[in-house]
Amino acid sequence: MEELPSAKRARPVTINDIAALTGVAPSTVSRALSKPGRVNHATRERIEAAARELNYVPNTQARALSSGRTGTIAVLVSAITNPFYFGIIRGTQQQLKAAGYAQLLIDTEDSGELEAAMLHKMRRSLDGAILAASRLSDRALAALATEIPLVTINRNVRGVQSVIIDTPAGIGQAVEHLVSLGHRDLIYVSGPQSSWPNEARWQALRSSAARHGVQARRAGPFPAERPSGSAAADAVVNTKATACIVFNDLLAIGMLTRLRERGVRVPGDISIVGCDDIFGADFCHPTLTTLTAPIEQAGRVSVSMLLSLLTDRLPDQNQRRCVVLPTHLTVRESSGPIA
Amino acid sequence: MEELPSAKRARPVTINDIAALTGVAPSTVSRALSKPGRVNHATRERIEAAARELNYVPNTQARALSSGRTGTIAVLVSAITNPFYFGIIRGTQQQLKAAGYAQLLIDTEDSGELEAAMLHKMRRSLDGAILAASRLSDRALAALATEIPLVTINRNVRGVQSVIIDTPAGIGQAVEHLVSLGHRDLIYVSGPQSSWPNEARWQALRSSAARHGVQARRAGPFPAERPSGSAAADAVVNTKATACIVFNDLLAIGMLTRLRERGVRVPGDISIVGCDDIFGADFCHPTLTTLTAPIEQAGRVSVSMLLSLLTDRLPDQNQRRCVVLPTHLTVRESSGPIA
DNA sequence: GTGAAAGCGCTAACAT
DNA sequence: ATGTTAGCGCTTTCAC
Repeated sequence: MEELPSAKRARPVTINDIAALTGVAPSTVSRALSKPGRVNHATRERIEAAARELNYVPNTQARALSSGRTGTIAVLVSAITNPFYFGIIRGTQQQLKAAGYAQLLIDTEDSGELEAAMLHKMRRSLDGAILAASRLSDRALAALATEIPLVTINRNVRGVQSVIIDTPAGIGQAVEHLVSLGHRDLIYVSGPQSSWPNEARWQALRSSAARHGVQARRAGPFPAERPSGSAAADAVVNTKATACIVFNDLLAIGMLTRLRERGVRVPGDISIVGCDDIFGADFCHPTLTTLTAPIEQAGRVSVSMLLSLLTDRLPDQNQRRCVVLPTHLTVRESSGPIA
Repeated sequence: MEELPSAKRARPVTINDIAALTGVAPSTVSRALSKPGRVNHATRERIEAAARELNYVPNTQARALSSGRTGTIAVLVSAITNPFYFGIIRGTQQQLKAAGYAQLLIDTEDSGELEAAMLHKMRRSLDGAILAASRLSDRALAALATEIPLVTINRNVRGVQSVIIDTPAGIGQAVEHLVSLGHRDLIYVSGPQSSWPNEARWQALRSSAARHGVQARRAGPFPAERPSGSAAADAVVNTKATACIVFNDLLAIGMLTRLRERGVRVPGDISIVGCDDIFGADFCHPTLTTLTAPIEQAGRVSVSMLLSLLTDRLPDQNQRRCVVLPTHLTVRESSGPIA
């Protein structure tokens, strides 16, 4: 057909070519290349030499078809533009590459249906998946986990391995910080209701406030996006409260912008504390006091868990692991003493 | 509908199951599902109904093995943590999903070798690739383009389709802006030398400055990362210049932080103009005057080009397309009149 | 329009 | 330790 004179685009090299060249059976080549040790050292050397000489590149599709293992892991995030996921993506990418896996990035657009559909559709071409912000119900998640190896981040469901960033514990630190600055009325600026951490953070704030004998109220819910910060800011101003803890930094940064527009001073009039410590929290204006989360580490750990799940093939479903990662308060300019 | 408890992890449904159920040959099922129109309307309906009933999910590996098409496209970025790529990733993701492709995200860690190695290794499991920041030589790129369909972003090489964000043209606007504010000595804060746009931006600045009869000098090169902003800021201060244009916003934001630490006023003492208008440019302090680039659009366009390349199978290598996307200056707080 | 048959490249039992 | 033999699930000639 397209036999170019230079013989470009030639038929790709296969293990059969290597077998022919070295005089062994294709299966031996396969073994030598994929499970060294189960083959004579000398022949293995020859095979590897031949492979190098022919510039052999294994066909992952064929390998996947017969072995069932695809060598790719999906990472699902709810909105790729949320800088929170940078850290996750970076962490998973690192570990996956080190382990020889490819990373398939999927944006679920904050939709549980899309999430489930994608996972179901791709389940045969994945070795596993990491759900960085699942919007699925507990039931749906547990069901999916039987179809495909799963690790969730910030989502605690029976029967599903998970990495939890313990922001709720950090909330305690934040409350203490604010109370010691004289604040007696704390607002929680709520994120999406479908978000599991959102609820956990609010509960943590409430019980922590109760312990300190201060008032805790709630505003929202708001989408966890910067533009929603305007509405959130206005809502908080209406409450007359002097301090708030915001679902995440993205929303908090949006609030900062709006408050500045309105001439509300931060922290003079209102103190603001965010969650996560994302890219931007340290250079926005004023810089943001926030709960620093080990995001990248969460990504790395989630991959480790998933990989060990793949190799160990633990038959016991109940042998579920849940790793909890601590957070800590990073005080910057957006929080201060009550006026 | 849902699988029975006993029938967990059952053998996945294949076209053979559908064939058996509908009483046609597997090949007919294959045709009906992948190229409708080449099959009788009635039988096709039956097949589709059966597929739905059995909850059939095609095996992409097997499909890829026999057809050669994998349905996945790689997007290579030089550093996943650079917010510039958010837009790219988002843009490509959108279009790819719409076209039914999966997106494989690869971080090349700013290394040309890694980039080439990855592409070579995965070339059989990809239908094509988008290089958002290639560090490869022109020769290497042209060579790779014969192995696998390629579209580059911000990289102009013969024989390779590309999307160019015309920041150099925008540089002209930035220079006019600065000159009209009274600046007569402009510094270009250089990014990585291996970056193609870096050179293009410097040349644009130089010729534009010449046209206006003002001085143009160069500082750096610096890695395009926020921490490098400190060194860059110090270097610029040393030049005694009153204004600079910075390779990208990430570096510019880093400079802002350092200048603030040092008590250098922006724009009072130095005006700063960035490039790209990334996440953060509008809420850093002071907010950053920058060349706004249609990043997400670049991602979308690159996918369109790649897909048409795949379908059209243009036999003429010379029929290369290069789409140029305009940029514009967005004036914010970091640039002002000379003191 | 549909069926039969031959692989795609590799791995995984079984033999030896 | 190595060779033999079947497939994995699908697409794709080539007949009919």
